[in-house]
Amino acid sequence: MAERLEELESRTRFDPAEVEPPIAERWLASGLFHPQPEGSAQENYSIAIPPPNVTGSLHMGHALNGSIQDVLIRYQRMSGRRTKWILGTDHAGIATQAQVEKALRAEGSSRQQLGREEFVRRVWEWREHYGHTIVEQFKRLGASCDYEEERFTLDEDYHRAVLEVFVALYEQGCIYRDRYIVNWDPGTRSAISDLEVEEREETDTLYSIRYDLEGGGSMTIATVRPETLLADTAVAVNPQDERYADLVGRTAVLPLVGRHLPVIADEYVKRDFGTGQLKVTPAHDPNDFEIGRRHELDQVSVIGEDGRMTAEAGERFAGLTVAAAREAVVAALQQEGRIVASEPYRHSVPYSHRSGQRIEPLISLQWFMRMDELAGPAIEAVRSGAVRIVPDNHRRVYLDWMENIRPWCISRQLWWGHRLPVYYCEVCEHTHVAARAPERCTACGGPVRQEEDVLDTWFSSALWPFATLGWPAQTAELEAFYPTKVLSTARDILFLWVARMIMMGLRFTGEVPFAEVYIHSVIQAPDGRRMSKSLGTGIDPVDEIERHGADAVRFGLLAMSSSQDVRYSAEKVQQGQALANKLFNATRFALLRIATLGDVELDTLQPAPRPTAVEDRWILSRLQRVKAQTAERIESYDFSHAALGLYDFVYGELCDWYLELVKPRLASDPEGGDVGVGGGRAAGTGAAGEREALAATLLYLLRETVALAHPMIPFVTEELWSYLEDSGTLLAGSAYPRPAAELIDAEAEAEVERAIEAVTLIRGWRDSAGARPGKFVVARLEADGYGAMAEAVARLARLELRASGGEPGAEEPVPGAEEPALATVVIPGGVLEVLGGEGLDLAAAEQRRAAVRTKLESEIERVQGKLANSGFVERAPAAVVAGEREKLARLRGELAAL
RNA sequence: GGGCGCGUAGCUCAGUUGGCUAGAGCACCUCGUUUACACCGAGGGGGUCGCCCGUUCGAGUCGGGCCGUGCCCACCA
Repeated sequence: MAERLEELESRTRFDPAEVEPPIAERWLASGLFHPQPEGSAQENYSIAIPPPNVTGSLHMGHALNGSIQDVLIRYQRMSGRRTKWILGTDHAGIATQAQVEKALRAEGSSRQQLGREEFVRRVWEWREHYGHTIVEQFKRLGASCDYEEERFTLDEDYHRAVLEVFVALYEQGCIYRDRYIVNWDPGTRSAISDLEVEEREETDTLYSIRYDLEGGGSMTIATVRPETLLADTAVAVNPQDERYADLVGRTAVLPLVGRHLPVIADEYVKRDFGTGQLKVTPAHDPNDFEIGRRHELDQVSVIGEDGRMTAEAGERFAGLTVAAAREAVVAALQQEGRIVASEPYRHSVPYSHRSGQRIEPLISLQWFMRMDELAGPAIEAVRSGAVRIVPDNHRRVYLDWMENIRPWCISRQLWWGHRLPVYYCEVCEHTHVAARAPERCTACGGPVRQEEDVLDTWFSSALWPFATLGWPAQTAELEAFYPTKVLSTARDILFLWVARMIMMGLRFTGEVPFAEVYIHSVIQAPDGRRMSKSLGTGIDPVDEIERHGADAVRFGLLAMSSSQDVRYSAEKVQQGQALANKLFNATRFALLRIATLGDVELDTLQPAPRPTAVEDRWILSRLQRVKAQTAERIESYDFSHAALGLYDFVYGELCDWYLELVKPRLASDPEGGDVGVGGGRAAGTGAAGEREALAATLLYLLRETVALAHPMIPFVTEELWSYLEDSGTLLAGSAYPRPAAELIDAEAEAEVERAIEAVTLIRGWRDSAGARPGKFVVARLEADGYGAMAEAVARLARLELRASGGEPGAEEPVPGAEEPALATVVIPGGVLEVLGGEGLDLAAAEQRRAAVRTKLESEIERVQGKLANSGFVERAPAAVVAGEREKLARLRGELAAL
C-alpha cells in the first residue's frame, strides 16, 4: 500500500486514458459480466441490447443508450442480482449490402458480376473485418455486456429460429404471397415496408387533363403524375355526386393511348376535391390499387423495377426515366391541347429511408405477413401493464399504431439476409415452405429452387430477446434470462422493432419479451439539428471519450437525458470530467492525510461510520439520504437527476464542506499549524482514538460514495476502489450501498447547514467590504445555535472571534466584549458583529447592508400582505400559514438585528 | 388532417401532486500561489418563467385561446 500511496501522491489529476484500459481488462477477465445461467428470470435481471448494425460504429445514440443500460445493469449487479446484458449485432440487410456493393463498385465490380454465392461470401468477409469495431467501442464506454456470448442475427442458431418462426407463421396462415402494390425503392431495387418510407413536402405541378368521352363530352382530371396516365384503366366519380351520375357506366378514351376506360363510381373519390373526377391507375397508386380490386379493373404497369418506363408504356415512352417520361407525356398532351390548366401544387411525396430515392408504388409479387392476429395480444400486453412503456405518453402512440396495423411486406430483393425457406417446383410451380429444403417437389417429384428473396431485417430482429438465448431450444439461458426486464431505446424504432418483438415474443414464447420499455432522449446536435454524418452535425462519442474520458461522456449523456429530445451539451461532459477528477482528488487527499496521521494504521483500519463531531454526523446523515435518492432515481429511470444529484453531493457537501471542516483534525502535527485561529479545538488535537475514528469515517464515506457513483462513472470509481479496498476485489462486483436509517440525523443536518449558510453570508460580506482573502476579520458571534460549529465558522470565514458579551462562560471582563461593532452581518440565529480588520471598506459594506435591508423590507411587506389577506389565512392549509408567520418573524428579527 | 412535445438567466436545461424570496452547469465579472484538486477555490451580476384571458387566498406549475418551434402518424388525385 505504501508504494501505491507514493505513486498516488504524484498523480494530481485523474487521467482516464491511462486508467481506463487496464480497468476494462480487469473487468473482462473477472467473468463478472458473464453470468452462469442459473435461477429464474424472475429473480435475475437481464437486458437485451438493441443490436447495432454489424458494420456500424458507435454514435451518440448508442453511447447514451449504452450508458443508460449499463447504469441499470451495474446497479442491479451490485444489488446482488444475477445480471446479463445480452450482446450482439444485427446483419442489417440493406445497410451492409450497400456498403459492400459500394466497395465493389470502387474496385470496378458489382454483386451481379460476382454472383450470389460469391457476393454473400464477400459480405461475410467484410463482416469479419469491420464487424468488431462497435463491440470494441462498447467496451471503451465501459458497458458491462456479456462479451463472452456475442450473438449475430445470421448465426446458425439464430437462423434456425428465424426459419422456425417463418414456417410456423406460414402454416398458421399469417404469412402469404401476393401480387400487391408495394413501396418500390428503385435505389435498392427492393420493396420496402411502410415504416421505411418517409414523406417529404414537395412542390409539383398539378395538371388538369381533358379525357374525351365516347359518344361526346369530356371529363377533366387532375394529377401530379401525368406519366402514370399511361396506366389508367378507369375514371371514377363519387356515387353520391349528382353532377356526374349520368357519366357512370359510360366510357372515356385515354389520351395518347386510346384505351377505353370505364367510368365507375367509388366512395374514395372526394366530390369537393378538384373536379371530383379521378383517374384510376391501379398499378401505380396504392389507393387506385384498392379501387381496382373493388371494381376488378385491369392492371397496366408502365413503370418497371428499374424506375424506367416499360414496354407497356408504349414505344414513345419505353425506356425513359420517370422524370423524362413526365416531361414527354406533358409535351404530348400539350400538343393535343389536352392540358386544360396547370398550377404549382404542394404535397407530400414518399421517399425511401434506405436509399433516399423517390418511392415508386408498383405491383409486385411479394411475401406479406398479416399482423392483426398478432397485434391483439400485444395490445393487451401494454393495456394491462404486462409491458410498461416509460414515459407513458408513448403508450398511446403504440396503441394507435397497433390498432390500425396493416400487413407487413417482409420480402426484400437482396442477397444479404435470411433467405426465405420457400421452394418452388420447377415443373409444377408447387410452393413448399419448410426449414429444410425438400429434395423434390412433393406434388410432382420435379426439382425445386429456393426463393431468391431474403427477409426484412426487422423480421429477424423481432426475435432478438429470445433467439439470442437459444430459442427454440429450451436452454438454461432462456430459463434464466427470459423474459428480459427492460428494453431501452429511442422512440424511432418503437414500431419498427419494439412492437414487433412484443408480438413475436407473445406468439412464440407465450410471454412478453420485456416487462418495461424505456424510451430515451434523442440527442441532437448542439444547434438543434439532427446529428448526422451527412449533415456534418455528428459528434463522435469515441472522440469525446478520448478527450474527456469514458466516465465524463457517460455522466454527461446521463445528465443530458430527459423524457424529451435534448441538445448535446459539451458542458455536461465537462461536468462529468470535473466530477471524476474531484472524486479522485478527494480520495487522494483523504488517504494521504490519513497515512501521515502517524498513529493510524491505514492497512488495518476498518472503514466504519464512527462520528465524533457534528460534521461527521451531518455528512453521514446526508450520505444516507443521497443513497436512497440515487437508488430511487435509477430505478425510476431518472438518470439526469441521479447523476446531477450525485454531483451535488460530492461537490456541494462532501468536498466543499465536509473535507474543509475536517482538515484541522487531519493535520499531521498535533500542535497544529497556522490553521484554525480561534477557539479551543485547535488543529490536530484530540486523542489518537478520535483521529482513528475520523480516518475510519472518511474511508467509509469515500467507499460508499465511490460505490454509489460506480454505475454511472465506473472507471474512476473502480480505480479509487483499488486504493480504498485492498483485498483486490472489484467494485463492479461489490455491494451497492444502502441507506442506514440509524445514521440519519436531522439535528446535525440543521446545525451544520446553518453554519454553512453563516459562512457563506460572512464571506459575501467580507467580499463586499474588500477584506483581503488571507486576512482575518475580528468579530463577535452574537447568534444562537452554533455550538461546536462556531469555531469552524470562524475558520472558514477567516474570523478572529472575540468572546461574545453575553456568553456566560466568558472570562470577565473580556477585553473587547463591549467594543462597539463597526458593522453587523445577519446570519441564521443572530448576527456577527464586526469589530475590526485590515483594510476594510466600511462604506462599501454599508452599501451592501442597505441593499440587504431593502430586500428584507420588501419581503416583509410581501409576507405581511399575504397574512393580512383573510382569504389566504382562512383557506390556505394551516401549515402554509404557519410557515409564512414563521418566515415573517424571522425576517423581522433579521431586520431588527441589522 | 390527427397525435405527442417544447418555449424558464447569454447558452443548455431542472423545477414532483399549485405555496418560489424561481435553481443548476457553462459563459461573464471581481478576488485568491489557504500544501486534495487552477480540469481549483471564494464571491457577484444576470430572469415581465412566449403572449392574452380564466380558475384560485395563491399559478412557472391547472384550464381555454393565440403566437413560435420540433417530432411522430395519415391514401385526398
